[in-house]
Amino acid sequence: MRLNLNKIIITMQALKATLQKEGLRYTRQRQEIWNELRSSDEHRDAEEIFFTLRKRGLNISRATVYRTIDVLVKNNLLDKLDIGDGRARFEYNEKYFHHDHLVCTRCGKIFEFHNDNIEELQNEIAKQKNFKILHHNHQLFGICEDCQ
Amino acid sequence: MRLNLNKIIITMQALKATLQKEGLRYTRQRQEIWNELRSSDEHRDAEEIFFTLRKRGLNISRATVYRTIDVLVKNNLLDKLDIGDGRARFEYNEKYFHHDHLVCTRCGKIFEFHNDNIEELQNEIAKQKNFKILHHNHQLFGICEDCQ
DNA sequence: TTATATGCAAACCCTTTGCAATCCG
DNA sequence: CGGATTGCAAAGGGTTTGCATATAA
Repeated sequence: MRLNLNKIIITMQALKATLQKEGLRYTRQRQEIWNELRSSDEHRDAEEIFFTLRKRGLNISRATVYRTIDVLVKNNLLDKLDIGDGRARFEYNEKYFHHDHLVCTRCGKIFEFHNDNIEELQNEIAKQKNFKILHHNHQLFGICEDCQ
Repeated sequence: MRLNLNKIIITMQALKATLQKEGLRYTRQRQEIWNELRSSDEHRDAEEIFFTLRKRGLNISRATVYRTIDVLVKNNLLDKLDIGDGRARFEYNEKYFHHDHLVCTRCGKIFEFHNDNIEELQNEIAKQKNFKILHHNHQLFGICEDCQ
């Protein structure tokens, strides 16, 4: 209980701190979007966040959702995920648990994976080409266990 | 010289064979789109193919370019590449030279890489989760040597 | 001949933008 | 108060679709 509460307080301050750093105001909408994005481990898209908050009675627009998410991604509070269906997904960036994704092309489910060896090999590749990696995309597409 | 000619003939037959398999007709437009896509190693987008063929005097539409590319991708004559800027790139699939990409976020240049260890690790990850890989995306984003 | 393929324009989907009204500090 | 933020609706950009016409087989 206490731990969860702490976590919430900490992440709320992460938002406040980020907004301050960017010279932006702490508004009801930004707060609610950030809370909503952190409320589940799912890979959410903008439309879904918009509708969820709307249904909950909050006065909010798609524009604000997109604008806020943009700030959050740029400041690494959020990871942006592109699975190639033309709709971006977002997930809370836990920072110390980077992961990549397996995407089932039949049911659309998204699974996570992490492999230190791959991360290391990526760094080597970049070093060889004198390329400075900022971030990466790594998705394996296929059929999940349930769908086979 | 003879080798290039052979290569052209072989790949033209690959197109014919694929169309036949799919019960589709061998048309001037499909032939030209396929030729154009194979004419360079660049990572081309649909609009560019459309304009190139138009400028060359061919009567062609965007719709046909998209419809044809679709068939080619589905039949693995072409690889589709999503670098997250909302515009799909396509490249001739040489089949025996699979590779992934480094994308410079400053100048937009795309570099290729291939690493057997990573490929192998991917297979292991999939096997562990009992996931059947069909294809994958792997892009490293960052700043290239020239842009640093 | 006749069903498939095409070009065109309109529709689509997700995302971004301009602007007047609203709100935070 | 005064500029930043918002909601709305319209615009954008890439891609897809409906339909009448053109064309391969």
